[in-house]
Amino acid sequence: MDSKKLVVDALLKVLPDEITEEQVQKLIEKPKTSDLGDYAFPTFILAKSLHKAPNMIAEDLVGKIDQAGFEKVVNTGAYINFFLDKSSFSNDVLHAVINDKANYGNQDEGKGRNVPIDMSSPNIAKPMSMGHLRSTVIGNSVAKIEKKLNYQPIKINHLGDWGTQFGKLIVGYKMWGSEADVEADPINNLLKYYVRFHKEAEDKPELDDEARAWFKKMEDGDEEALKLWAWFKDLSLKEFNRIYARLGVTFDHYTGESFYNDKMDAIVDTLREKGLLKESRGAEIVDLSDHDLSPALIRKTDGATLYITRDLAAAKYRKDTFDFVKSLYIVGSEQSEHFKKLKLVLKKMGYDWSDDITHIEFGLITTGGKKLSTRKGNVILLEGVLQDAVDLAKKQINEKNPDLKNKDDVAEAVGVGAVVFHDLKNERRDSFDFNLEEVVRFEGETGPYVQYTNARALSILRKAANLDYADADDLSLADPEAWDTIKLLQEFPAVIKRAGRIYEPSVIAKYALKLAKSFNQYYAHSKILNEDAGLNARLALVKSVTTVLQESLNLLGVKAPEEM
RNA sequence: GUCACAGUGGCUCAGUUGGAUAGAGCAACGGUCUUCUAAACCGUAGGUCGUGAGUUCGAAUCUCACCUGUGACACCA
Repeated sequence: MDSKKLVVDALLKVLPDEITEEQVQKLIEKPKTSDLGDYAFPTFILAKSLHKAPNMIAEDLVGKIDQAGFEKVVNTGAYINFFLDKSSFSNDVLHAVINDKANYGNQDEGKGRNVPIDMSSPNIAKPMSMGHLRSTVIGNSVAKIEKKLNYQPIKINHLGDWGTQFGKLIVGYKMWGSEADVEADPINNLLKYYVRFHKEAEDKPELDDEARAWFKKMEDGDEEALKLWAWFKDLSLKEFNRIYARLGVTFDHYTGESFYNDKMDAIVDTLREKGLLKESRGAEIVDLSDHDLSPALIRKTDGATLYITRDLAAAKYRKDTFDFVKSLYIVGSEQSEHFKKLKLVLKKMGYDWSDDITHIEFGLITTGGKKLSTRKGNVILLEGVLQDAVDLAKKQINEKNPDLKNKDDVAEAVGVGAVVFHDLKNERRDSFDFNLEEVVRFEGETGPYVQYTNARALSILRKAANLDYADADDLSLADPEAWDTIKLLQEFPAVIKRAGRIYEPSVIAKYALKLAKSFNQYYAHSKILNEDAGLNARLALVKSVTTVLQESLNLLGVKAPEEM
């Protein structure tokens, strides 16, 4: 079913010998619109060697090309345009999707090998903000894409459950908090202490010293400090899990930073043995000036560890435990230097697998052009956004489809889907300013648009439930109205590959929008349930579109309600 | 200051490996529900692709310089 090969072969027969198959492969392009054919070959590069104008060359070659197997081959100016045979092409594509179902587009690139994915990683005792949404949904989608390529993703929630921040929290709690307040509304009250701490520490720097001291106690195993810490953590996880459930995200491990607490000495020892550790200004560092980077701080002046120390331990642990082929980190791009350092230090330690680590970075969400900061108290709470979106979806359902069953479930799927899709539809590196109206929009290039397209298509299939189009031998569909949709269906496997190669869920989101739009155009102009010779093929097309739309949404972590 | 990333219609963004008149969505204006869900479809209007050079038959795409924005730059993560 390799239609491009058909074109390449036809060209090779008539092109001068010095042009290789590889060159032809590279030169062939897909025209922007179907009226210029399905493949095109530009003849400019032949002009010099043949001493002829490109459009003359194109005209010449068209005369020589064997047109068998094509609908037609023509030239437009300097281009040779190939039009595929719609009947056989559609027959092949539709059979492939109907047979493979949700497995359509699966690949075996990963051969079942392990790929740990460091994702979500919210900080204990802080509410989940829109910022955490990004790491969570990108990670979730990347994991699904990896799985489709037959890697074995291992989703790790690298909780921010260790560090000086807990010293601050303990200080704040002891000064202004009470057990009753925390139990009543854990995250919000803990957040209050944290924000107040930062405010007061501006005038009273001794508070920072106190906080550092408490964290040092945690590292030294102090009972009171650890008891408070465990309590904060437990309460936080309960709230996080409620949100993860709404997003449909699960994890294989919740090994946060604290998990590596007892693995830190080994890493520091190794660094020392390899002569990488140096003392500088009272702290222990790995010098990276040979790479124009500031040093990696391994131990603070007071002996406590830092972010990178824990990440070194985590990287090593993951290699030892999972024997990964690649190890992914879904973390904001503001930390790109951290990962550069992390990989470098591992490399200096002699670990070649440092090269298999990839930082999958994403852009910042800002509000009013400013970075979200828990410390300063300007956060956009994820749960609030989800609820706003779901409420709006419910309102729309009541207006547009008041008789719908299980309205609440559908509203949840549509509202949450809109938020998740919005986050994934643009390149992950792009930063965007938060705008509620835009995030919960249901029209145009949105998640609900894709969901709605799928729901309408399913509605047609319900009306044709008594027909066995799926078993029909002939699924050829020469209808030009359906052509773009059929070609898009055929592209799906290549889309998966590309999304996987560059770790970009947006590639799939964009594809889903394109497919939905193309199908909506077809739907608006053609009557599908007509009793004529093309009925089986049309129904197979509708069925294939629902299969691929649903799988696309699934890969993005968005639900596909059957009715809405 | 150094490094990284970005700059495409009023707004938000597409644009594999350079290719045919730069595409969508929102917002604006106009049209389409007695027929498979109008969260849809069709049309109109709107762009010197940050600026200036260079490479090329051909540049939004590659190179260089500059401008603007954002982020990172040792005891936070």
